[in-house]
Amino acid sequence: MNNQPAAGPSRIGSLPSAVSLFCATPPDQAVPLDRLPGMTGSLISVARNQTIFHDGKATVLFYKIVSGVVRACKFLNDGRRQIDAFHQSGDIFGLELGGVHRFSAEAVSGCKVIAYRYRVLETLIRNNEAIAPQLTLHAMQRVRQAQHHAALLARRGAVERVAIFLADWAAGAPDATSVALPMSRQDIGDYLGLTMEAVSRSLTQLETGGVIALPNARTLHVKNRLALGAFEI
Amino acid sequence: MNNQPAAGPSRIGSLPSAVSLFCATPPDQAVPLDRLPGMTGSLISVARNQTIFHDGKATVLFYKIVSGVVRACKFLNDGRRQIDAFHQSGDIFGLELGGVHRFSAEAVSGCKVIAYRYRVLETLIRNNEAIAPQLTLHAMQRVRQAQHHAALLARRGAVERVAIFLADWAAGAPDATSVALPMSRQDIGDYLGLTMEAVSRSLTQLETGGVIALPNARTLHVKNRLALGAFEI
DNA sequence: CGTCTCCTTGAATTAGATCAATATGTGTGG
DNA sequence: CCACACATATTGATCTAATTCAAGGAGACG
Repeated sequence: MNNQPAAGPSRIGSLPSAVSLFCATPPDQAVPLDRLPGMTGSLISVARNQTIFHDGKATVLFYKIVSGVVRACKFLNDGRRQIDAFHQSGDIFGLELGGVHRFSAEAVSGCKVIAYRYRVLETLIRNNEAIAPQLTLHAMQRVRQAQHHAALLARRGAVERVAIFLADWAAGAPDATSVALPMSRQDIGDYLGLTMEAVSRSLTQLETGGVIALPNARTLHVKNRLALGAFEI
Repeated sequence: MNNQPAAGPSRIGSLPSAVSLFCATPPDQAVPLDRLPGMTGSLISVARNQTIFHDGKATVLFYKIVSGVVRACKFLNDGRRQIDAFHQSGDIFGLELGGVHRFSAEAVSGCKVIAYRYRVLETLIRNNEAIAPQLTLHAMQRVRQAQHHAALLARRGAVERVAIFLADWAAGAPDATSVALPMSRQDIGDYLGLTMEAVSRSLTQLETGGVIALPNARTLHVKNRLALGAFEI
């Protein structure tokens, strides 16, 4: 989905410019960061629950997911864990401002990721490649996602939160009716600001209501897309 | 604070590039968007509670605050209001992806804002001015703010939320000990995902605990900065 | 088959919401 | 300047939803 070839010459100057960022139709035809000349990275396999980088560490590498799911999380001083986002195939993560990571990145499932050096990106920018518009696009998309997350957490009931999470997750899956849930109930809870018990109860409630089915704990069937989406923001 | 002159020639090509975005020290020396040649806007006065633009409307103008406070908010179908951010002097707001505003902007207090046309920005980008790095910076800063907001809302008690909000707000004020609170308790509640009663009770609790003083409802004195900051993320 | 991890369900507790009353403050007109 | 009305804030009492604590169930894997 993220891999459509950039129609046209690989010459950067002729890319769709950042102008289109602010127009009605977002530029899906933007060349992904890793398709730019000079932008090469190394493929890395990451085992389930392995940490890719730690909160607070200097930003040397950023990543693009080839397969698997990664959680961006933060540990509060009292031990609570806060999950900021689940990243999927095609997503870039670890690209942050100010030289220091503000989240830990951990593999939810076994993952393959490509690691890129910040220095290469900096060189590209310095050489005036038209990469900045794509960085802006990337950042603005993350703004939207973070705002969505904040809106999800404010003044919504447990069932509502879980329903919105499931709808969002299903929307990002290839087969929207049968969806894998690679993350644990605890993960979902830490993302939604709920205990895993509350997540479990909400799932049961949605299942009882005929909105979803859970053939097993990690597989979701969306039975009533409309009812699920009704919770949406 | 946002108005230090760009040391050096006004020629754009010699600006600190986006490279520095990803370095340890964020580029405070970046030229503000409105200092770029060709980037002129019109000064507008906005009365208290007046709407500057509505959620869902096409993006024609974006704004920079000269004075006053603006809230970015959203109304849910059930009437609940969600405040995404309070913007202050120097902040840019209304610059969004995809041609449509995703929040309403309303004046919390009487405001003066400068309105800029999206079209001017697009022209600047098309003419290859080095504006893209600044857009990226702007967007990445908003990412951080939105992530902070989400973290604030997840699994934190009412007092904790209010304390973090106050600490954040005081940090952005010129005199950090005596701070004006231009927004209502309801505004704070809609930002923190709490009822205004819960906000009021939390404030009382913080005052009783000697952490803050409230000489009147809209004035905050930070008595114990450390205790207030202890709630911080 | 047993063990381990993850998930679900139950019962008790608590924090915040809701409903309701009172208080503070601000501006207006007498 | 005072009295009144209106908006905003605080406080109180009850109720509800989610947490916490605790037990039992379902798979995965050696």
